[in-house]
Amino acid sequence: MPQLSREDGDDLGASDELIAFKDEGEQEEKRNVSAERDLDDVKSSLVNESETNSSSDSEADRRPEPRPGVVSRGRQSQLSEEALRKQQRDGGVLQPSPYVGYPFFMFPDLGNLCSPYLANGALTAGARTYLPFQWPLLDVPGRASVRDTATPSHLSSSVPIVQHPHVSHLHPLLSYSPEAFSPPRTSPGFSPEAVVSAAGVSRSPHASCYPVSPGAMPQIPHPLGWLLVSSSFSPRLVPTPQLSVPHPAIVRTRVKQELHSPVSRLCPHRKATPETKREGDEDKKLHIKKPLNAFMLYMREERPKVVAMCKVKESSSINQILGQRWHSLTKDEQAKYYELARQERLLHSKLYPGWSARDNYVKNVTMMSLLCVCSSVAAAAPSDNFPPQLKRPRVSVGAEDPPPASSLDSPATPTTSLASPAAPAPTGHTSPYPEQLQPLSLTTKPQRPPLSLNRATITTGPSTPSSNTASSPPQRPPPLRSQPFLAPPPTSSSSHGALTQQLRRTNQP
DNA sequence: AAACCTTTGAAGGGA
DNA sequence: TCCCTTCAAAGGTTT
Repeated sequence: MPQLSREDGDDLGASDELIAFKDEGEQEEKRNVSAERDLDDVKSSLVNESETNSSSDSEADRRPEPRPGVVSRGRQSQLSEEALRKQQRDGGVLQPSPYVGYPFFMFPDLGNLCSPYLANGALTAGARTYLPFQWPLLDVPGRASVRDTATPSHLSSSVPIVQHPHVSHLHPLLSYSPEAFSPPRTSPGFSPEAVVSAAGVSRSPHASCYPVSPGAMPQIPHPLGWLLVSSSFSPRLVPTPQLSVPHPAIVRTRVKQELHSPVSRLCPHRKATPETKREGDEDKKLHIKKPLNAFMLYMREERPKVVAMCKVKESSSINQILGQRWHSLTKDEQAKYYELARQERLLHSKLYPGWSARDNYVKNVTMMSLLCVCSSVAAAAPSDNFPPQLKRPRVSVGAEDPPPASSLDSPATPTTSLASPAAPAPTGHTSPYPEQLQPLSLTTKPQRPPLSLNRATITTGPSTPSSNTASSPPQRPPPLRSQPFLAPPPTSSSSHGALTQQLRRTNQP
């Protein structure tokens, strides 16, 4: 099995290197250009199809698809270099990002003062950010770093900052970091043309290294480029693709490695220099987190009090107490947090018009789709193509046994997700937003038994015995208005969504 | 080192 | 419409 034989067994699939990702100017062997474009075509088509399959219709509507269709893809390899560049300029890497510049939310009237939004809340074309995460990487004159131009010089600090009635609660929102999101207008010497000239090539060597809005994803090399550019993945090049498709277990392992690596094979041309490490840090900042809901805002405010009162630091225990206290709140008290959460969502939607909570794991969905494609091919391949130890793959990614390759054909049950790891927030900064954006990570959610011991040890009230069977999920009792610290019946995390929705219908605050 | 645990609410997708 | 899944925060615990 030549495709699985690696000199360094640890670097599985490493030989499927990404020559196509090299700068075109560095292409020394002319004879490879055509082949690489073919590979790009295959890769692009696969990415496109994957994106199409994994993206919702609403997302497709929301994010115009600038890529040429499948029909034109086959002709791309025949386009001249100039035509390719033009194509990329028109709808490629430089497609405006939906991420909006940070400073705008600081002003009292988003609609009148320097607002990048149209009346309907849409972002004006001129206010859209041209991949701000590219800036520190591009040698644009007058822009030494993101930090230098994060705050517009013409927007002095004397401009009044929003004074929210619950400033303390909205403090997280006021901490949207300018380091990660900078408006294009803040850079005097900046223009899209400058980016084009600075990038020099149709595909910026760095642009692909950063998470971008899904609308721009089709223009960047796919995170699974190391897989898709596999020299034999294209049936045009090798008539027996099943012989070179990595095993699903290998794919999963590689996906995890890629997502955890600050300098990963997503950008194979990048060396592990301090600069690229810095870029990796900036990469982590570009993960837009979900706005906090009412309970999260409540937890953030009440956690220190509970910790001080109960002398317990374990968050799982604290959260149980907070959950009970949450239900003990009056509707008016809860309404305060619901209103705060509503404003958080509103502000978040204005800051990131194109953002969707789905974006935080859509990359994983995409990869799972690709994994399914690979698994389909792998399943069709003779089992002898895999080494004995991989015939029944076991991956340390999750606690569950990975399903057989054939079962991976169904993309409806992805077992992994993109989640932000529970890294502690930097001291003194409580914002969940860009300044402490966590790196993307591939996590699994294996079902584990609840910590009944913890629940028993922390609850001060009588526990409600109930059976947690799959056939009859426990009914959450009505809010314990006058029974603080009364332990609710155990609920599994998988069913809490249904329970909360049921509660929402009956007990909407 | 990284995932897990634990809570509620919001959002999105599938049936 | 309903149900299910995921992710937000937090930090100790577990793997």
